[in-house]
Amino acid sequence: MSSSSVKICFNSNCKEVLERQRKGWRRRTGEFADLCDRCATAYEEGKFCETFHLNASGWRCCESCGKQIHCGCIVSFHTFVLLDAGGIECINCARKSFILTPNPAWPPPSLFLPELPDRIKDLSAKNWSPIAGSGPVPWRQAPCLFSTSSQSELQPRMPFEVDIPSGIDRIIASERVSTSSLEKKKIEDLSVKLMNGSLKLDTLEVHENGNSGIKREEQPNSCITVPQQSCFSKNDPSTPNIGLTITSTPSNDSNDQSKVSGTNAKRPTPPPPLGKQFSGHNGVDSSGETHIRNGRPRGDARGRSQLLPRYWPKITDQELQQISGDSNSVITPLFEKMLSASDAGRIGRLVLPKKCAEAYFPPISQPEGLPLKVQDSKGKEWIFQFRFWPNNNSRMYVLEGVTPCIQSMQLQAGDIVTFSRLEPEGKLVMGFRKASTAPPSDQGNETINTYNGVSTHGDANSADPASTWSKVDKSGYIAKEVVRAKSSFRIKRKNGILGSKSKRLKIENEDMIELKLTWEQAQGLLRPPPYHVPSVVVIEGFEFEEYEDAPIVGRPTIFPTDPLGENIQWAQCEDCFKWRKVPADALLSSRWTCSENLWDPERSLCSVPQELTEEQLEDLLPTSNRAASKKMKTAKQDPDSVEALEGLDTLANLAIQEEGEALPSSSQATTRHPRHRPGCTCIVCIQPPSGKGPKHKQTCTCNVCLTVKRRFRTLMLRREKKQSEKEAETARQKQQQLQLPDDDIQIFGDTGNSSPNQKMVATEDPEDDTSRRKSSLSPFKGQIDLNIQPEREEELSPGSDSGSMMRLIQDATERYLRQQRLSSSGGSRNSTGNETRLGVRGGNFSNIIIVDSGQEDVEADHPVALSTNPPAPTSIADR
DNA sequence: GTCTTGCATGGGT
DNA sequence: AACCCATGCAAGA
Repeated sequence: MSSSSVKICFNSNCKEVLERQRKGWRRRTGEFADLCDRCATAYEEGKFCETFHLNASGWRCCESCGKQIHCGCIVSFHTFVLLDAGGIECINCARKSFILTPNPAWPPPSLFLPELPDRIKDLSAKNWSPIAGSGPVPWRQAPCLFSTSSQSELQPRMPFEVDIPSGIDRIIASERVSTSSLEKKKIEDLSVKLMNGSLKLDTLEVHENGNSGIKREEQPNSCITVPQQSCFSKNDPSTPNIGLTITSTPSNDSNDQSKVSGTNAKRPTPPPPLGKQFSGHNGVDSSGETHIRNGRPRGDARGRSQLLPRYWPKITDQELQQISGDSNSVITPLFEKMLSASDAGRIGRLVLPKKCAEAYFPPISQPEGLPLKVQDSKGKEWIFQFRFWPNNNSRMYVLEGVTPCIQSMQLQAGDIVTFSRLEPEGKLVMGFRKASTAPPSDQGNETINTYNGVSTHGDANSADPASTWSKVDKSGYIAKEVVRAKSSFRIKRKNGILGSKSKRLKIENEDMIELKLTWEQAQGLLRPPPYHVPSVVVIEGFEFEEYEDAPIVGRPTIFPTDPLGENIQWAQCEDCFKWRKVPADALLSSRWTCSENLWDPERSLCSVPQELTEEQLEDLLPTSNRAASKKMKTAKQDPDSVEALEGLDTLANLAIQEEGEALPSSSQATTRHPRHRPGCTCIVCIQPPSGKGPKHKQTCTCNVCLTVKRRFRTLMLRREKKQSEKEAETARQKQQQLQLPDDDIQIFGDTGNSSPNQKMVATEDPEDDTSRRKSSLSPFKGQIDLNIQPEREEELSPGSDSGSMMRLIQDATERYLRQQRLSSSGGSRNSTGNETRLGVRGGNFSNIIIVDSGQEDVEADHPVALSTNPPAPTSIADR
C-alpha cells in the first residue's frame, strides 16, 4: 500500500483518494488500514460494518442483547465472542458474563510474509484490544490455531467431574494444580486446549491488560469425536466458511487476504499457536488443569508460546480439500510431524510432539491413555491408543498401533503426517504428505521460509520437497541442503537416516546436494525492500542510510554501464534463461521471467530472441555467471536439473556446480551491499570483494579509485565543516591561547610542532603511531595508497589489492575519530575534540592526517579541492 | 528366539 | 539448564 504515490482508502467500498489518511484496523501485514476520514470515523465509532457491510452476509445477533454484529469481518472481529453453545455475544455482554476475551487476532503477518520472530513476539505480547485484530481471515477462523500450545509438562492429567449447567456436558477439573509454572502458562494452555474440542469454555475472565482468568469445565472424551459447535459451522449460512472459501469473506478483507493466500495453491504456513490468543470459541482444554482452577483470574499467560515451527501444519488447500472431501466440513489443521524411523518402524508407535498432543488431543491422566479414533484422508477410521510414558518428570506422548495406518498410507520415515480436525464433527483427521511432495518442513531443517522470509521458490508456500537452508557456515558460505527426500529415507534401526531433527536426519550422499553460495553471491541477491525510503541516521556525525525492513531477495542481475554511460541492468528469465535489459533500478523478484519485462514489451515473451549475442553475453557475464549460463543450458536438457533450478535454487545449484572452478575474477559482479539499490555506485557496490579485483595505482582513475577518493574527501570535508561550525569559536579561543602560527597544519605525528592534542595522539596511540609509520614507509608517502591493507603491515602498499580500499578509508576514519576522542579526553575543553581537524593535501590525495588546530575556513586550509560533492547521505558502507 | 512394552538415555534445541 | 524426543534396550510376554 505504501507503494503508490496516490493512496486510496483501504475500504474497498470507498476507494476515496486519501488526502489525509487515518489508521483503521490492523491488517495482517501488521500495518493499519489507511482510511479516509469518513471511513475512519465510521470505524472509530464502531459503525463501519453498519455503514459498509450492511448487505454483506455474516450478521448475527448477540445472544444476550440481540445486538446485530457483523461476524466474519475483520473490522468487527473483536467486538464479539463465539459462544460455546453456538451463537455469538457482543463484547459488552461477554464482559458482563466474564467472557472478556475477544476473538483471537489473526496470526501475525510473520506467518504469511517473510517475517521475523520479533514481530511474532511483539504481536503475541500485545494486549488485546477489541479492534486490534489484524488482517483478514487467513483460511478459516480457527481461534484454536492461533492459540499457544504450551502446557505445563508436569501437570498431571486429572479426572473430571461432570456438570451440566447449560445443556452441555461439562466437566470440571476436579483437581487443582497450582504451581507458578502452571499459572504462568495457563492462558496459553487454555488457548490451546480451547481448540481441542473437548473443553467447553464456561467463563473466562480477561482483564483489560490481557491477563486472564478462566473458569471452565471440560469434558473428557475418549475419542475425539466430541460434537462441537463450530464457530463457522456449515449449518450457519450466515457465516462464511472461511476455511475453504476464503473468498467469501467480506470485500473489505478480501483485498488483503487475496494477496496473501487467496491465490496460493499452498496455504500459508498456518498460524502456529502463537501468542496467548484464545477466545470464547468452544475450544477445549485438553488437560483440564491449569487455568480454570478455582475460577480465579490467572496470571499473565503471555509467556512463551509455541508449537515448534516444525509442527506447524503446512497443509495445502488441495490437501484440505482432499481431507474434507465433498463435505462442507471445515478442516482445522492442527499439526504435522515428519515421521522418524521409529515412528515409521514396525514398533507401531508414533511419537507425538508433546505440546501438540496436549494441545490437540484429549487429556489423559493415565499412562494407558485412551483409544483415539482417527479418520484418514480416505475416510477410513483407525483407532490408536493415545498414551504417554513418564519421561524425565515429563511425558512422552505416543500413538500406538499406527503401523496399519502407516502402511496403508505407504508412509515411511521422512514422510509427514498431518493432523487436522474436522468440524463441526470434531473428528480427528490424519493426513499425510509424502516426502517427495512435502513442502519445506522445519522438521529437521530450517526452511528458508522462516529463515529470511523468502522461499527458495519465491513462494513461501511452495511445495519444494526439501529445499532447506542451513546457517552460514564457518567458511562464510551459506550451505543449503537440498533434501532429495523422495524415496530416500531409509529406516535404519541404528545410525538411521532419521535421527533427531538435524543430525539424525542424515541423508545419503546421492540425496544431498550441498549448496555453497558465496556471501558475495548472496549479497548480490539482496535488494532493499521496494518502495522503502531509507531513513538517515547520524552516527558520530556521519549519515547512514538505514532501511527498516530486511532486504529482500531479488534476482541476480548484471549491472553494466552501457556505452552511453547509462546504468542498465541485465536480468535473466527464470524460465527461458534469456537475458533481458531492464532499468538499473528495476527490482526483480527472484523468479523473474520475461513475462514480467514491463520495460520492453517486445521482449516480454520467452519466445522472443535474446537481445544480446552470445559474444556480448560472454563479455557481460562475470566468469561465474558465464559458467552458470552454460550450466543453465545444460540444465535445460535435464528435466531433473531444471526442476531444481528455480529462484535461489538456481544460483545455489549453480554454485554447487561451480565448486572447484575458479573464483570469480576481476570481472565478476561487484559486492553489492544489501542496503543498496540496484545500480548503486557506492564504493561497496562497485568494489570487488576484498582480495579480489585489479590492483590500483595511485594515478588510477577507475571508478573504484575515484569513488574512494571522492568519498574520503567528502567524508572529511563534511566532518570538518560540521566541526568547524560547531567549534569555531572554541577553536579560535584555543588558537589564541596557544598562539599557533598560521601555517599550523601539521603532518599528523609530527610532534615537533603540534598542538597538545596532536601530541596526545601521536604519543598515546600506538596504533596511530603505527599508521604513521606505515605512511612514512609507504612509497606513496603523502598519498593514499589505494592498495594499502592497513591490517597487514607487512604488505603495505603497492602490492596489496583493491579490496583494502574500504579498509583504508575505514582505518583513516577510525584513526581520525580515535584521535578526536583522545583529544577530547586529553583535557580539551572541547568535548568532541573538534579542534583537531583532518585535511587532505597533495596532488591527489593524502593519507597523512593533517591537523589543523584552529582554522575556521576549511577551504582556506585545504585549497586542495576538497570535494564539494553533495552531502548525500553517506551509506554506511561508504565509509 | 522373537516380539512387546515401558522406561532410560542422550543429542539437539 | 531444562526440556524435547528419537531411539536404545532390558524385562517380560
